[in-house]
Amino acid sequence: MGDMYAEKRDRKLDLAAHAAWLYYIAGNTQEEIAAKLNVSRQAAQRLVALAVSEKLIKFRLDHPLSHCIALAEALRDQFQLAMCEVVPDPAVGGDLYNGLGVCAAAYLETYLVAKTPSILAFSSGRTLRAMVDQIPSMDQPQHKIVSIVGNMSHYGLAGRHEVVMHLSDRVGSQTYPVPTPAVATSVEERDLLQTQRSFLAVKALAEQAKVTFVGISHIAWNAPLHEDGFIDDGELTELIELGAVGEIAGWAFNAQGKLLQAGTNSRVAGVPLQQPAQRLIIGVAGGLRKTEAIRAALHSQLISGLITDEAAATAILKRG
Amino acid sequence: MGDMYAEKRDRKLDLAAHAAWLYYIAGNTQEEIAAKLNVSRQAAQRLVALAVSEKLIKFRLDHPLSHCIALAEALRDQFQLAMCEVVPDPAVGGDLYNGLGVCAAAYLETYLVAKTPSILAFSSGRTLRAMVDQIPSMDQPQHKIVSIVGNMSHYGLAGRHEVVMHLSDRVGSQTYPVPTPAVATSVEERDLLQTQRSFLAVKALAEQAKVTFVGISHIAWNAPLHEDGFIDDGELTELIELGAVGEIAGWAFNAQGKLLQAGTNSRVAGVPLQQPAQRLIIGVAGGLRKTEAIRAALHSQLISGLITDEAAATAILKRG
DNA sequence: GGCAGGGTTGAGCAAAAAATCTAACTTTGG
DNA sequence: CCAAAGTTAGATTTTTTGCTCAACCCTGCC
Repeated sequence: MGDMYAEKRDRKLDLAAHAAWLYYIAGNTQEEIAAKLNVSRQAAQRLVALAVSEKLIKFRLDHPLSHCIALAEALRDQFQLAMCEVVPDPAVGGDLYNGLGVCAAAYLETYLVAKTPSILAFSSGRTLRAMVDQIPSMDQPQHKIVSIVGNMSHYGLAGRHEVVMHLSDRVGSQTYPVPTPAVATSVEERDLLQTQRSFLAVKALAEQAKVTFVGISHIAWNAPLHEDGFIDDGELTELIELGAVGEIAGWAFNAQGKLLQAGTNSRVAGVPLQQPAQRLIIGVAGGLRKTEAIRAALHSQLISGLITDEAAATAILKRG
Repeated sequence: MGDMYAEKRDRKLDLAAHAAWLYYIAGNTQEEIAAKLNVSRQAAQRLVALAVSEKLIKFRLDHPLSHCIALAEALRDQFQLAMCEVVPDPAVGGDLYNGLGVCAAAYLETYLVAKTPSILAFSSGRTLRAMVDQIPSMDQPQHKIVSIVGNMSHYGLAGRHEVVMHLSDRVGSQTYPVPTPAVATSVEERDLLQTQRSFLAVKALAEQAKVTFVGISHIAWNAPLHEDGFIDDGELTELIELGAVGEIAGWAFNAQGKLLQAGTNSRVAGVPLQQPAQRLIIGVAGGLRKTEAIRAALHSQLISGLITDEAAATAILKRG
């Protein structure tokens, strides 16, 4: 008689399957199901719930982005992000920056099109530049666009991947650039720059920004910070020796995501980063090379949002 | 610029896919989805609905009975049945009557276990007998069990597949058999039998029955009606010539399901069938041989419920 | 046979989702 | 360039769903 129970349970599962069929496939309401299977309404409810919990009914998302969505949600959960988007890997030979740029631009646009004035802050870099390049012309003078990072190299050149001026060209908002080197030559110079009235104004604005978009770079001999001349060979060597794996807006951090207290960090001329991030700071970065840097930034909550690509997302999740 | 629209639509579908993922796979509420995708709550609702209507999200029922459930619902829709159940094909060498019997018994039991007195009516036959054999003993004297068909052959023998007495043995209800031949030898005899007080009582009860279970047989040289001696060779020949394809409770009908006005039908000694059925009349029958008969009965609404097997259900639906 | 405990059931209620209605916007034809 | 029609987004109402709680029933145990 032991299988009396098993049989009863099977009967119930059959009924649950039927209820789930009617609910999800035939689109009946629970009341209709109750009538058809003649049980009470809440019995029908329980049957549907049972079918779901017993995995009798399976949901399958049939969409090219389904994998990316799953990755994004996994990242969001794991690192308690306010937002996360994962773009698909580019077609072979395709441009990664393009995909990230389109996605980040779509997100940025939701802020730009709003009629209520917002303060939007940005660091610089190739990825953010790709984002700005995707923004169509529009007339939104009500916003304030703020840079959180100096954009001149040691040699006084404007950085190649300037962001805020290009963005303001397109949207016509007021712009607050930081006309200083990213990294000052000395602590004294940095202190001097940071007492300038214009810098203080920018800093105050940046600290009220509704959203801040930042690039995330890795630190190595092919690091953008070095390639673009913001730091020299010696400074880079020092950062590497201090254990830096990544950098956001010029601020270097180690594998744990902890901001270094030495090296160029004592001379960065931009708006300081808060750790953990107190407001919406969206990191935009992708590519396997940056995996370590992104992971570190996520772990230590330097960023509270992330737009990345499938490859990096997969790699980040693989080792948590 | 023609693909502006396509692109916009794609963006929306991506978002819909994301919303559907969050809703069905991650189990978020629409409000949570709205927050995560930052759209309004009802926009999230629309996105989920869009994903469903665009078939981005697929539901798959992973259960042995899923095919049967789909068949049952298709039959129910097509013939406006009050209920329909389809049992799986038996394993090779398995017994069809057993599967049908178990399923029909489970359904009948829901009536038997009720505490409020019901009138339940039955025809006879091998399939219904298999059903009754599955009913466990119980004590439910409040019900009335009524036969709608005479159960003696021409020769005075009790039919082999007697139903109501066996059922009443098990459930202890009051029983109202029809102690006459299924088919009288003449119209006069039929008329005489039908004026008996006992028959009139049975008829009155049967017409109030909460549910009536009937078998459905085919008409051919291996027809049960003939094999069991209820009609003789000549009568069978006549029925076949009149176009009979099936029979319910002794009443023969043609391929359109129309009850014949001639042949043995003028001498059937049971309770008349109403066409279309005015109350819940559940046909219990399966097997490919009976396909034609079941289809006819469904078409002309001789029955308002059906319990059948996968093979017959598939065959019936194939030609509507 | 009675009683304790686990598990089910159904009613009512709160939350969620769908439908309906309204306003704004976009596109198209004049 | 304007106006009208159609479309879309948001507010409100209605329906549906999920959940809690008390009652119940069945089972197993004494």
